[in-house]
Amino acid sequence: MADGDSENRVTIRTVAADAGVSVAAVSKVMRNAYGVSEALRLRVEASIEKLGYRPSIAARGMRGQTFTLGVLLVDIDNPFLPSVYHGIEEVTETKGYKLMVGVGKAHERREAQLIEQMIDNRMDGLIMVASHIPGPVMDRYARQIPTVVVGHHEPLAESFDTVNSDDRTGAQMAVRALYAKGHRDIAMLAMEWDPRYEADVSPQREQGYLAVMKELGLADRARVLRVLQSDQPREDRLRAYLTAPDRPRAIFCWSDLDAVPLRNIAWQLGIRVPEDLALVGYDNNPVASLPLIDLASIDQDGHRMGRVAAEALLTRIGGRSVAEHILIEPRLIPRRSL
Amino acid sequence: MADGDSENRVTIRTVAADAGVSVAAVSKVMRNAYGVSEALRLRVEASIEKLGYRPSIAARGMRGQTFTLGVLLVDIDNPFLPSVYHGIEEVTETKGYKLMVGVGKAHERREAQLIEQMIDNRMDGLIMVASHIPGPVMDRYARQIPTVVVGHHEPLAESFDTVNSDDRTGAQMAVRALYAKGHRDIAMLAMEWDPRYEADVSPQREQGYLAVMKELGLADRARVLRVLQSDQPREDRLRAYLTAPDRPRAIFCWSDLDAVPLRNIAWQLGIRVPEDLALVGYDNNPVASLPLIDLASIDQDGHRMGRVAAEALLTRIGGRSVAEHILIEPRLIPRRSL
DNA sequence: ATGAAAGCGCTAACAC
DNA sequence: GTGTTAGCGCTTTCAT
Repeated sequence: MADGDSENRVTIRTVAADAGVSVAAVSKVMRNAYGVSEALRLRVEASIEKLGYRPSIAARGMRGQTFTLGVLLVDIDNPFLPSVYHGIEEVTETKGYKLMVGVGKAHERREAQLIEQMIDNRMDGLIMVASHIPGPVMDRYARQIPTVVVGHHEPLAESFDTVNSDDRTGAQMAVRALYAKGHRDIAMLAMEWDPRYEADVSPQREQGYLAVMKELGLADRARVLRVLQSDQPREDRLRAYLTAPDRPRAIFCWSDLDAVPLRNIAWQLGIRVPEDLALVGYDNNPVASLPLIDLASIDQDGHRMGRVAAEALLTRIGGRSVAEHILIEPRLIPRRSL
Repeated sequence: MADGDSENRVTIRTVAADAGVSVAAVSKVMRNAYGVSEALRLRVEASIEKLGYRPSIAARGMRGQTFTLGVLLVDIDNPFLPSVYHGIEEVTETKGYKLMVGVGKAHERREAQLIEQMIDNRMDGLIMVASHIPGPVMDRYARQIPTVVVGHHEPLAESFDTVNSDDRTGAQMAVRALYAKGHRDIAMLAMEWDPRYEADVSPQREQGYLAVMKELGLADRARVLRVLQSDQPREDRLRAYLTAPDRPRAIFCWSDLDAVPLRNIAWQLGIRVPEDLALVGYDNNPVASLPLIDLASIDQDGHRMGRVAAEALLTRIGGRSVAEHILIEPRLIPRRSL
């Protein structure tokens, strides 16, 4: 073992001794609990300050709240996610909660471990961002810890809340924008489809795409190009789509995660955007807005999603038990690629 | 309070009862400790499986190890950091450690809170990535928890290890590459300088820049442009540098974080890269390698830094007490901007 | 208003 | 090889 703090750690007992009161009194002061006189409180606070005392979260977790919330991010590479994180932080911070992040690597089993870890760490609540965990499994966990899910459609869930971009509407906005520019052969680039993951955002956007194509009388021209989870990296497949003889002239892409590379590959191939290929992505991530990329995208306002999710979590921790399912209106950010 | 697990949580006692053994026996099985017969182990493992038992990390942290490590990231927006994280994860994962991430927002006080939080959560060790915390303060914390610092030069520290890109050499590579292309007026874009933060990477790269300019006999042509922490966003200042009458023809930029926007602003202004302005960044982040950006950069191999840092942390947790200060050789990734 | 004391779930001596 | 037990630092009744 490395040399630790074992020697002379300041505990609640140290403080109690120093202030000449009981440990219970110190505990009460810490938690602003009932039944402490002003004089006692002052004395205790002075000792805390003087000794630089900090309560052990671990010990606290064995009886009461830890004031720590877990944030589970599907992965750490997606440049859209920081905005969600910042939104969450903005509201939890003012309420005195700390945040702890876990990174799921878009892997179901891995995410489950992370959830368990957070439960085992006695966190007070959990926000799962773009999790891949299927509803029934989520439900089991959510019974153990107050949970809000972001970017995963589970409108009937009762044990947890959800916050989502209205992904179907977002898809419609994108397609209609391309339509307005005169396009009729509008393809969609989507993630591979697995019935287990229907609640994920890509299938939702795909359903929105198919619906609006039908509305526009283009049902028979709808065409979904797929990228697979296992395509690592994706470049080859994207390039294949763009070099095919019947390559599309307009693409709505499920995420900027793929739309940005697509736009770059098009450029490499000498395909002009938007003249030869119009492109609309989703997420409006920071890369999309770089002038050299200039990618039109559907903004789902991650910052707001984060804020709303955090607020929901706090009321749930506060005792609410009826689920809330919140949809946030997306908006189109028109840029040169459109 | 939300409905919790309070009812019928499976604890070590539940398992012990179910298996008909003592809690100590269960604990030993959990930790693969000495002195358990094969028969007993099997019986206990069966009960654990059957009951779905998971040990409470909080409770465990009060006596032994938590097998959880903290990773403190300076911020969550820098696209270079995920590579470091993945490197860390790659080695800790195989050793059975879990990772927990804290986000510092590049704010010293905030980072200090996060460290305390991780100590209070009884994590077994800490990796701080690009922290802004000054050496003496770090030292105080490092005495309480095994610590490795990445991207922060503190070669004399004894209480913690450091892993860094050889930032001076990296700067030299960048400048020499520009020199080889015929440039003589080579400016550097650096972070504002504060003596408290001399250990951060930007000042180190700046010193490397000044040193090599001198070596090349260009000392009097050295010129450092500065961006401030408070420039939020940075665009205005960068634009000002590029529109000034004496704007530089070659820039070595302390990080792709600023080099990418710089390259974009240049394009907006009609300044051709590299013909009118040659550019070399640092970090080789994923955006730099996009074909439309095509930014030359110094690769500091974040993945390797992460791996090395994690390995150092594990040996330190294992008992090593003499500090290691590891420098990783950077390399130039030549791209079109050069 | 204050304090004594009983846990929370676990680990690690130590006894058997 | 196995079990008993004393804490770890805190919260929370319940007396006083």
